[in-house]
Amino acid sequence: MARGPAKQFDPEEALKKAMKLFWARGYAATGMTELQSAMGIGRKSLYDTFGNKRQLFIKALQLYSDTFVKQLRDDLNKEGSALENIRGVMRQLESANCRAGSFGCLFGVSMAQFTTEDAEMATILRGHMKGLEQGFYDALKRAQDDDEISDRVSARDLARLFMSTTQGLALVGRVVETAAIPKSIVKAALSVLEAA
Amino acid sequence: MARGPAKQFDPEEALKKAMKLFWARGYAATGMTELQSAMGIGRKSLYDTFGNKRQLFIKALQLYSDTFVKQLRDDLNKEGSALENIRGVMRQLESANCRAGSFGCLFGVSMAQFTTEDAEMATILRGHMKGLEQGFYDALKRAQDDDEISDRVSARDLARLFMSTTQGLALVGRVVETAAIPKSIVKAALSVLEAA
DNA sequence: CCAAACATAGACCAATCGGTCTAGGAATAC
DNA sequence: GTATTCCTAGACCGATTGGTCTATGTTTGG
Repeated sequence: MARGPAKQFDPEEALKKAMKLFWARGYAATGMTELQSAMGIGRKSLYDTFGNKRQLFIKALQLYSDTFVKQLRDDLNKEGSALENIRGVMRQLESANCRAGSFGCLFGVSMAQFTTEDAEMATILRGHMKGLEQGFYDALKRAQDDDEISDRVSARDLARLFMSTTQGLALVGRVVETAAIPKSIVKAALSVLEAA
Repeated sequence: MARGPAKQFDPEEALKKAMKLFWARGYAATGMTELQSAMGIGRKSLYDTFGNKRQLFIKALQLYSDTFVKQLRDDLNKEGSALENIRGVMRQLESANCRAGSFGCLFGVSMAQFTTEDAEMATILRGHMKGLEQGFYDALKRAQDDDEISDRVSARDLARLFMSTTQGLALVGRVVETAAIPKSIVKAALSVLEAA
């Protein structure tokens, strides 16, 4: 059996390029021709490697989710003060979302384009949200156990608020022109954790 | 000058139908043919009355923003306890966004599809956000003046958090399958207002 | 009553969509 | 060396896109 030459492109690199385009433009508004030239590969290679547009998009979502959630959880679970970790993550999110040309969160963008009717997509999106929520929950729980924050409000509720704020912030950041608004949002969200 | 017969359809009614379709599917994914049949009018009438797809969308956005922001501000500015008004609005938002088949907020959906690069669209979206923020701000300020809530956190910051939460909630609600998550989010957001 | 001005339905258009397929180059197995 | 297998480039496909235009009323002014 003769095996032909190896792929001339790095699939993961190409997927990353596709992800960025989807991120900026959304699913429906991104054309295959556009994707192809951004990825720098041939049409056939694209379909052979990634299936079709939808599957390509799903793979891009998964790549994004994996890297993003992993990063978030690592940051939140760093040793030291859990509360400080949460603060750090939110500040980082704030600055990421008020840079001009910020695209927000690919998942936010995606949630806006699919609904529960699309069962497969909804499952993926829910999984991501669950991942974010859990990341925040673990850190919040630890902060409560260490008496850094009050347990007046349940860690679960707080985790969901932070998850939602993540999405809201990303959305608002796509459109807003000043850094003041993301700053305010993060400041107010962090104030929930203050005081006992 | 002979004036022809009157329109056989109500433009505002047709616009409302278009709005709902955009809301559910997003801008790029909604086709003119689809819009036409949903609006129940002829192709020529559509273009004569609304210009083109983009203008139709902008008019739909404006209709949505006007009704939604007005409703919100009315609810928030009702006489009586400002704090209770805020609570009421958030609870209403919560139940609206955990109904199955919830489409979230048209503006959230729109923010996800356009960015600052599209200056005209960004201006419209910003205007809506500003409207929401101001509605919350007025109520929060009044609640602070009446000593219903602490002024430890500035009313401006809180207003922006609530505005963002509105968007996040709507987005999450599009995808989520249980009422528990929207409930948590609202509960945690309202907890910011508790205690002095 | 007739012509001008409005409306309607839907045929039609070029361009683009997502997706397929063919032609041919390059590396491997024998 | 030759056959086989993988790759890439890009021509090509029917369907659909946003948008226009024609044919045909229908109401109104003079």
